Amino acid sequence: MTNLRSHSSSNHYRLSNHTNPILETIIGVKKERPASSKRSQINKGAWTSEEDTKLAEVIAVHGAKSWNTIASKAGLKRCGKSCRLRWMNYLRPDIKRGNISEQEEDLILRLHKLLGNRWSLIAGRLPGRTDNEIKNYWNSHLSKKIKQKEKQGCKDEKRLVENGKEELREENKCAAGGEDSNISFDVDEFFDFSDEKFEWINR
DNA sequence: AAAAGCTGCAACCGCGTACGT
DNA sequence: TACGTACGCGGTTGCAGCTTT
Repeated sequence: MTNLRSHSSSNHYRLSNHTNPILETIIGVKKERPASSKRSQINKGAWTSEEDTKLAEVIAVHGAKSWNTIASKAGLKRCGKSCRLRWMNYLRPDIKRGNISEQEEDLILRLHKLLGNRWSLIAGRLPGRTDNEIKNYWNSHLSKKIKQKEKQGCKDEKRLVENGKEELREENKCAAGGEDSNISFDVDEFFDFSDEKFEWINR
């Protein structure tokens, strides 16, 4: 795919401490970066703190809807789509960033087993978490964990077969299985689907 | 100390769906 | 009903920072 994003390294800023960027702007922690190329009508690439502030201000007044209108009202050379993404994944005040707890991780694993890559649905069950964050966390942490588990499971299985412990092997099959394995379980053991977010499942 | 390789994650794109006219 | 636009989602990319050699 042709990448249209800005490639300038100086154009990129990073936040490793996972704090609210608006707050960082206020307290002056956030690193600044030069504005994107003047050649382009629409800015792409990393957001500046200035852009963040403008966007937050406009959303505070007009609400988080009509993203193209918000983009133009804020005077940002960004498309509505980009503004929406920035708000949803980064600027929202109720957002929780980093430090995914064991309980959350466990919930993500269970939900993923149940729903697959339906990141927005999974995020819907984790207050303050975004689909993007969960997707990233899955791809960088959990998928590896699962692979390791699978590997370990295969080793265990081999050992058991070698030992001729067929009964144990059958029991462990499920535990060693991958995400695509046909695990049978009672959905109700996992979640309460009375929640309106899961209306479609109930249907 | 420097280079190479790896990791995490912000932000992009394309596509499907919802909504308005 | 048909069409255009906006929105939301999942997949993917690529850079900064970290780790290893």
